[in-house]
Amino acid sequence: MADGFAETIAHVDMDAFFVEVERLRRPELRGRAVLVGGAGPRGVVASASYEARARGARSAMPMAHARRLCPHAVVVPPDHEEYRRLSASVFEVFASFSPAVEPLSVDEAFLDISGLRLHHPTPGDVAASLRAAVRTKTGLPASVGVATSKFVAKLASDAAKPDGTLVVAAGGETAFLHPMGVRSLWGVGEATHARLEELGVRTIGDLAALPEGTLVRRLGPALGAHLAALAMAEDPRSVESPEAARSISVEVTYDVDLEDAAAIDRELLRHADRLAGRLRAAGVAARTVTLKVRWSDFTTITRSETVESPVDSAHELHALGGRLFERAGGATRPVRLLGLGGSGLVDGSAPRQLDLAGGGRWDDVQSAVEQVRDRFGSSAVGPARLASEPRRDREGPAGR
DNA sequence: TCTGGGGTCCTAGGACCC
DNA sequence: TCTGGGGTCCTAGGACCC
Repeated sequence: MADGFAETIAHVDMDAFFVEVERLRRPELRGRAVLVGGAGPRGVVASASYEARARGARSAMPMAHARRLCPHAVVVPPDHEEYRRLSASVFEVFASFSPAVEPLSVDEAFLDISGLRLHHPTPGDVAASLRAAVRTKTGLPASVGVATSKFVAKLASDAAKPDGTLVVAAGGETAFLHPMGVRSLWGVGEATHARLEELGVRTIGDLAALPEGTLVRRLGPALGAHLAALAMAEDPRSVESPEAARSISVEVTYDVDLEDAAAIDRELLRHADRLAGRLRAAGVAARTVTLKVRWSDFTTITRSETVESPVDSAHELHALGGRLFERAGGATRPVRLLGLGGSGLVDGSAPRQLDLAGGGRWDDVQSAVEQVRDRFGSSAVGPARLASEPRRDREGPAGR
């Protein structure tokens, strides 16, 4: 092709992002095994350095297990605010390369690089420039995969890690995919992997050889058809700009299970207060409120309620949360986790019905609270009942 | 080894309406 | 009369991703 290249989708993935951000401000962590994650008794690994991965540590692994594998690792509590700050810099670099950037998380994105055909001789050249620009601006390493479709580009960046580039040439997709294990496909987790194994499917090539009907019967219409297409390297999805969030939620796992009703209610109030703040910050209100409870035996349930008039105040969210908790059985068993979320999000500035039971002016109270927080910080004002009570979740200087 | 927190999407059943 | 089909909304649970 005289005027450029056919591989027009890049997937950029930061290498061990949280760990590398910590190394920017703590250079002594370079070359060492580092585990970023919760340091409490129920913490898990959010990001492991490659030195730690070499000893078997992985993200999502219980921290206690990872520490046993790497006794000399430095454990660092996560600082999400700092990660968001660096993420913004990284995305500024992406935006300087392409107008079409689709974020997947704080540390990865798809870029449509078709417009760069005229300025770069090869997709590999684009990828190299991208990685160099990210490194120059932020000091952070990234890996880049380039291909004709999104999911091949994503698998390519994975294969390129760490700090590398991989271009899968047009026409070479199935040769690249078919030897790989099915588990590397997007949408194949533990449960689907087990089902596929029962069908004798181990590699993506095995999957491609299976009739689509078999997959649909076994995995359902959506997943079955999706995986059948991916196995043949068919993925027509284009790079899209991000849509508005569909749900917003907060949840906390307690170091020690909550047992008494008063403590649980206080935590529900804290959740309601945080959730209200985030809904307001996003300029939305929720039609559906969902309570999540994980009991001490790890069984997890949800109870939800859809209301006529969308809610975004701590007062209303707390009242709903309390009702839902009663519906879940109340304080009869120790509680390991409490979560509260809003979905069915609508424009928060849209006119809403007043709560005639007397809560109608809570909107005004909430607005005043937020103004104070804007000026004096988030801990400046809050529900009185939270002021003097001890916090039940983890404390620490580097907490979120 | 005893399992975080923030999300997305899918499935399935029941209510309700035409 | 004991029997419909489809669409939409709600609820609950689960798989999956980073």
